Amino acid sequence: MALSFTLAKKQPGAAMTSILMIDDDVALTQLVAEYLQLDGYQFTAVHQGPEGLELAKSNAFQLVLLDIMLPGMDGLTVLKQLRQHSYCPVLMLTARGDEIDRVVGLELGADDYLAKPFSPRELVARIKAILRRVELVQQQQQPQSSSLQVNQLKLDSAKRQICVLDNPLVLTATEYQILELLMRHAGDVVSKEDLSQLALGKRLQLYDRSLDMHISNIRKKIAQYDEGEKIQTLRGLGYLLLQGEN
Amino acid sequence: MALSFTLAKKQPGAAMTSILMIDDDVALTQLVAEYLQLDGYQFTAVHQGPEGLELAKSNAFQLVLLDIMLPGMDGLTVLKQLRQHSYCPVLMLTARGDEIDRVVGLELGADDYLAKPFSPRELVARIKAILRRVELVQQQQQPQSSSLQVNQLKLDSAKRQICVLDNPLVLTATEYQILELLMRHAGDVVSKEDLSQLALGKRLQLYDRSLDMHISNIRKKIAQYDEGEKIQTLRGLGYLLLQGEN
DNA sequence: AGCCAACGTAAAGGTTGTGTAAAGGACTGC
DNA sequence: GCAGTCCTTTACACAACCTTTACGTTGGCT
Repeated sequence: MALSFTLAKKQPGAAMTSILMIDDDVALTQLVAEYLQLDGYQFTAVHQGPEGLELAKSNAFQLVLLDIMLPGMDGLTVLKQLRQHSYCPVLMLTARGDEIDRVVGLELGADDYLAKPFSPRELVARIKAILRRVELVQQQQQPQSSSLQVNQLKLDSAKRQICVLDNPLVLTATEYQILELLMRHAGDVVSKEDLSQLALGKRLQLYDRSLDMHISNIRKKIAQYDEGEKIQTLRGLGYLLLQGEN
Repeated sequence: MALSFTLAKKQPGAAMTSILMIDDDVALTQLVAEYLQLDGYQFTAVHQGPEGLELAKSNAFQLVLLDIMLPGMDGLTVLKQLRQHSYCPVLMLTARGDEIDRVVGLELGADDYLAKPFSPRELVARIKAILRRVELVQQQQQPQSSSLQVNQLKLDSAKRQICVLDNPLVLTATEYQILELLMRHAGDVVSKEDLSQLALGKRLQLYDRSLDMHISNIRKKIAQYDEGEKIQTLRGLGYLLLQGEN
């Protein structure tokens, strides 16, 4: 098979992103291999649970694609054991609409879930979403400038305090995290999915209005001091703190 | 400098497009073989469902023509099983006017549907339409330049924003997608069918004016800032954003 | 010219996502 | 236990959005 045709992607100086796939369907792994390599990913596939677990534990991969139906060792077992050692992101693959596996998988710490059959396009989109979020998290863990100003908002992360026109806001821990995220990405849209995972620590479910409530409460608190400073809503996309051009 | 990129549209020197036909009507497959080979396609025909399924799963073909009435294994079954493994485009062939099969087939993930008897000309047209769209999709999932300028329009896909003469447009998600597509193919006609499938996520139906409305609304929003920047209509073909030659 | 299909678009209709008050839980410290 | 704080869920209203309808216009065709 001719597939040693790797596009030179950008990734400025960074090591190539490596993805491990654990799936007994050899034909499928070959297909995925082609697509991901086209997209500039380093790709490895194994077809046995235990073997995959060992590789995944090595932390040599930035992402693991894990089939739930595996001969020998069940995918959920692999995930559970992997989580003893590593926080490497895992995207679960499973037979169509298997809601139970989905729930269990996410509880065990899978980062996302994709039902077979999937289109390569969708797979790539999910992978990118996960990697982007991981990058956001790592960014967060970096030592960040402890103070930051966006328009009338002033962040002092040492004091864990945000001021509006020099009036300190009384925020709960969650509200603070959300607003800090928005401030650190002022000018960019932050998706509700990302906000939920990073600030609330859980995936956004359908009909989950919790995040909306937090945003609503934050808005109210900000409006106490400044009517002009608004968190913008981008319907279907997320929220955005507009970066003024003063 | 005008970065007038036109990606390799045709197949100049590219690997030949392979088409697989699964149909028990031997005479018909021979007829189709002649036409498609004349048109420069690599053509293979098999007359049994299971055999065809195996070949299709190999992902060696860019398109599968699948008869619904098959001895041994029903065409819909073949499609369903194929979809467990592959997203290879499938054009269903079926007895005249069988609306039920058509609906089921499209739901199972067929890409198009053609009623027997068909003219070779129509078959080739459908095949080309599917292949062209697949190419568009693949292009879409390639890493794309995040910023792009067409005449007075400036695209910033990181911010998901399009500006006219530096005035940011307030676009809905759908409008943004349509305009981005047009911009990325500036100078080329983009068919309504393609726009509908890629931006609206559904096939264009007869009397469906939804896309027209989106175009109309986009035009209005652009015209707020620049009367000269126009989306051209090519009656019966699609829409086009003219690439200026500055 | 006259026909007809394709297109433009205003307005109406239907759907979906969001804003927010209020109630319900979960947790903590006393 | 109980009050207090915080997060989440529920419920309803509303706004934004997408689609459909309806009618007018255009452009290719005979």
